Amino acid sequence: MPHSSVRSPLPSFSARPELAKRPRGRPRKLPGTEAEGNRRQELMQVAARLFRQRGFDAVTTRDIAAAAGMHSGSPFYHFETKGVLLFAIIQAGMQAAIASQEAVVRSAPAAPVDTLRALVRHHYEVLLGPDSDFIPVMLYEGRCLSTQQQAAITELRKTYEAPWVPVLDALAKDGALAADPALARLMILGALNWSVQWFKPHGPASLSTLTDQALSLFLRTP
Amino acid sequence: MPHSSVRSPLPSFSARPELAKRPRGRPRKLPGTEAEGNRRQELMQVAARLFRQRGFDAVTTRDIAAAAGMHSGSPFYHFETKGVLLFAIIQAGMQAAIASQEAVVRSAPAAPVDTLRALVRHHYEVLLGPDSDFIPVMLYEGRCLSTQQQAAITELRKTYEAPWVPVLDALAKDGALAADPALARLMILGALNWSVQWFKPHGPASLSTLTDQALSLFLRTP
DNA sequence: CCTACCGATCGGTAGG
DNA sequence: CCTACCGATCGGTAGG
Repeated sequence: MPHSSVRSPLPSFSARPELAKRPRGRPRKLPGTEAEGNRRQELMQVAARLFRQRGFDAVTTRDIAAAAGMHSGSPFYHFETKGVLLFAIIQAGMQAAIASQEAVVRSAPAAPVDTLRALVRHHYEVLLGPDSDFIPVMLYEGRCLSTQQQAAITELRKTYEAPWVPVLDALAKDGALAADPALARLMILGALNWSVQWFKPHGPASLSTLTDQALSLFLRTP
Repeated sequence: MPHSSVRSPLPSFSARPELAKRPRGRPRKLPGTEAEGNRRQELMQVAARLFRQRGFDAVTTRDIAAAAGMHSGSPFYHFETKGVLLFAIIQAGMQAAIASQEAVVRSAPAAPVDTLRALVRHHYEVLLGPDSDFIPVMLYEGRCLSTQQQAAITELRKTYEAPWVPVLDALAKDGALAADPALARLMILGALNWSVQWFKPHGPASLSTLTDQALSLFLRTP
């Protein structure tokens, strides 16, 4: 499945009706199919780590191949270009973050303060949690994407930030947030996003501490 | 003066005692000296703008030469390597920012709130003001420096941030700042530094507005 | 996914 | 600061 535009790790047979009609006789496991999905994920993960550490332009496709245990030309079997690999990483990162944020918001208490706390905590998780390199790559390497790719990511970012808007509006109305909600959103997300630059996983501050401190810095709660 | 480690745009004759002793007979203007200082500054400015826009690795020395109206090999007459040029930009940016911040703090009212306001306003100026690309380059391209260069810049950053420490400590003691001062400093500077990512000079918000909004977001003033 | 390879580009240099 | 150039590297490809 080289260069497939299908997002799923497994090929979608329903896209080929004549095959979908054939309930048996099809090999249970197409040769290489599972492995290809795994290798694709693996490439995205090792590439994301390298991109985060050194920057997109400073990482060569040979670096990525070596880190994945492949030879130099092999990444191009899975991704047409280096830029497509970057886009796949960022897109997958945003889609996963949107989904997990949705789940977090759904299960959070209804009070705006609690929702904001859940959003901040989740955002820290996505930025600083173990094996979460995709969003930092988006934040700091997104400009290496083409204009059209950037436009697509901008849409995903809007979706991601959408739940923050009503929460901050409500807090501003309550008097708990003492700034224009739109500017406050940019400033708060900036404060959080910047943590990528200085946070050390084995340092003194936990993600819970960061969340508590951020909330008490930004909000006035009685 | 190719590749001189002297920071001043004019060569320091006092470093060559036998020349310093010769009050006349020395040509008023060494051939090319002034022009060299100007060209060096010019290179730093056009390079900084390009580095900020596209990132260090994505800008070629040919791009820089062309933007400065030179031919491809000429930047190397002024800077040994591309990396040295980046370092010169970041170092000069930090030194200038430290100096101007010092002046701002000295002339600010003594109350901690007012000092913080002056620091925030100055920081926005340095990040978003016209022709100030050097600090954004430090923030977002600093990792392209060598380890030793990074260590030197880290020292300058400590010097830059030093005036923030007692101010935030005092505000925390007053109850105007409701978070650990060290974490608050990282979060506040993060909120400001992130503005580089979204601020539009001709947009609705002025630097004064940003400063006011930031202060009222972070502080509880009676 | 490997092998062997290409064309383009890039940082940097020698000599003037 | 220009001219002419080099060696290395890099993204990407053809064919298997």
